[in-house]
This record gives sequence, C-alpha cells and structure tokens, in this order.
Amino acid sequence: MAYPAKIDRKRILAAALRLLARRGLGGMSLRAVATSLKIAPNALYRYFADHAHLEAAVGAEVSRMLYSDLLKAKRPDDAARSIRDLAVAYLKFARRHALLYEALLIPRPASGAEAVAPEQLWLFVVEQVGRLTGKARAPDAALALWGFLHGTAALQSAGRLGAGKRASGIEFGLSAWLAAAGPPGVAR
Amino acid sequence: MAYPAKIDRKRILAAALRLLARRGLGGMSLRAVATSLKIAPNALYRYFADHAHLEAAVGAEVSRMLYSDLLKAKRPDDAARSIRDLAVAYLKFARRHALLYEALLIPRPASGAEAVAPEQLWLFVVEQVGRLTGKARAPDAALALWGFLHGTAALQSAGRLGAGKRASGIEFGLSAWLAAAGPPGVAR
DNA sequence: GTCTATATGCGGATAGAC
DNA sequence: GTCTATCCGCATATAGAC
Repeated sequence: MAYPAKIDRKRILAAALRLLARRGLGGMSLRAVATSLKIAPNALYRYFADHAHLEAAVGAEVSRMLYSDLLKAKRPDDAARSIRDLAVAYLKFARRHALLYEALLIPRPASGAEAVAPEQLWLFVVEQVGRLTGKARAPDAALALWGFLHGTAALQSAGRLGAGKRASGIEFGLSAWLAAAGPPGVAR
Repeated sequence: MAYPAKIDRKRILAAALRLLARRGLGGMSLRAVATSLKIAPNALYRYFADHAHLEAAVGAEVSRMLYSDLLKAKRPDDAARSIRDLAVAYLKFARRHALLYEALLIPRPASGAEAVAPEQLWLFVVEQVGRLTGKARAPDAALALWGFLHGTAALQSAGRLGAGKRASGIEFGLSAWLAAAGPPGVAR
C-alpha cells in the first residue's frame, strides 16, 4: 500500500552493512535485512536481482571503506613511511571490522559497476608502492604486499597468531618487503 | 537393524573429505555425509558430538595432508631452496585442493586431540625456517612467511590475481622474505 | 549402533493482489 | 513499490523403537 518508496538502494546497503558488522556474512540474509528495515523480504528484489548481487554490492562498499581508511595513511613526503602506515591501517581495519573485512573478497556477479571500487583500491596501492619501487616493479611488489597483509589479517582473525607474536611477525614481513622494494642499499 | 558397525570414524572422515573436496564446506552437511555413506543422518552423532566437531576433525585432516605435502619439499642440503620448494608446495596444494584448503583455518572446539595436527604443521615450518634464520628469529620469520603464503593462496582462490601477475608477485615476496631471512650479505 | 519419524528452524525465491 | 501468502529446500538435533 504505497507509492512513495519507503526505502532505496542506499538504505538497503546501509542496513545490510550494519547486519554484516554485527552478525557476519551468514547473518546478512534477505529476511534479516528486510526485517531490520521493517519491510517485506521480497521488496528487496526490486533493488537487487538476488542475494548474490546484494552481497557483491556490500563487498564493494567494504572496499570503499577500506580505501577511505588507507587514503588517510598516505604521506606526500616519505614513501616508505607511507607504506608502513598503510600496512598498519590495513591490519587495523581488518582487526576492528573483522566481520566486514570478510566480505572484501566476495566474488562478484560480473556487474561492471560493482567492480570499480575494488579496482580503485588496487590502483591506489599500486600507486603508493610505485613511489618506492618504480612503475615496472610496482604490480609485483603490490601483489606481494597485499598477499602478506591479507594473509596476516586472516591469520589474526582466525586466532592463529599466538599472543606475543603479533607485532613482531608483522614487523619481520614488513621490513623484508621494504628492503626489497627500496633501492638496494637503502636501509629501513 | 545392525550390531556390526557399518561405519567408523575413519570412513566418516573419508566421506566428509570427499564431499568437502567436491562441494566445499557448505556441501559437507551431516545429511550429505550420511547419504554418501548410505546411513541415517543421526547415526553420525555416535561418532561426532555435533557438526562443528566434524568440521574440526576435517580441518585437522587437511592439516595433515598439507603437512605431508610440505614434508616432501624438505631438502637436507639447501635450506633456502627448501623454503622455496615449501612455498611452491604450499601454494600448489591451495590451488589444486582449493575447497579442502578453505577448511584449514577452521576454528576448533578446543578438543586437545584435534589441535595436534595444526601444531605439528606449524612446528615443522618454524623448524625449516630456523635453518635459515636461527632459532631466535624463526617464529617471527615463519609467521611472516605463513601470512604471505596464506594471503597469496586466498587471493588466488578469490580470483584476484590477474592472469599474468601470478608467478611474478609470488617471486617478489619470496625473494624479499629470503633476503631478510638469510644472513645479511647473502644473495638470492 | 542404526533405524524411522519428527520437531523446529532457517533460507531464497515466486505468484498475484492492491 | 510493497504487500500477504506460499512453495520448496536446506539444515541441526532429538525421541524412541529394535
């Protein structure tokens, strides 16, 4: 009984994000999202083709949030320092928003619009890395860095990092990467 | 209608592994496992307290399989080469048994027996790493290596590694790690 | 030790009215 | 554009017979 829309894509996404943050991916069912918006479950189909599309959109949103956090870590002056801060920001995001982070790598249903957010995040990292390595080596170096960061985030989320090991293991990996990324002979 | 047991823990685990490999974690329901063994679903409760315990046991089994693969990569003579081969074996396992690999980091219901397999795997890696770094730095170095490997495996499984980037990104990370792990001044 | 039967709950998705 | 109602399938887990 309504023409003036009670909801829109943005509100749905916001509700889904809230649920994701509190209950995890499994708790983000269409029913739960609809309930939290006080609408009928099938009303959501006007905005998302199916559950997978909603998940993909949420994943893209998480990409944007992470990107926004990483952007703040950027430093115009010191490239190496910039990478260090970026790494810290990445791991902090994964730790503080563990349930959101899980949605970062969700496979997406090919929709062109959703693919832009992850791509933007990736390009930003490559750009930052490139300041240190030069353009040629940037993609490889960025991939290695991303792998390390994601893996560390996953291990920490799975509780596989013994209490004390946390910082020191990260430090080892990070300085190893920086040593390889910087011009030979430059310390850090 | 039966006293002579039609099944045992081992057969259940084998059936669960088969299902996990073909359908993924979500397809490894008690019903599916029971069906594949031609028994009633609730018969499984004689062997596993609940679904989580079955999952944990399967996760431990995957640990053992991976451990067995890594063991073959060990080389008595060349420590650095040993690590390289270990890394390759790790990523190959994750790629060829992607659905099994997902179960590796499953949180376990605290049962002491299940915890031994992951622990054994971890100790082996630390030991191999220690040959290169010495005992003191081994845990940190191993953690960094594991993080890198797991992250790379996850990215590759999520299809986030552009076609060509595969090998080269891994190479960058691996040599960075090796340079940091080896005594300063040793090339590789 | 395995069975049949069942309680109870979740989920995605669709049909058709207004 | 949202509704009610419903189909259909999945799941974990339990009760009680043999």
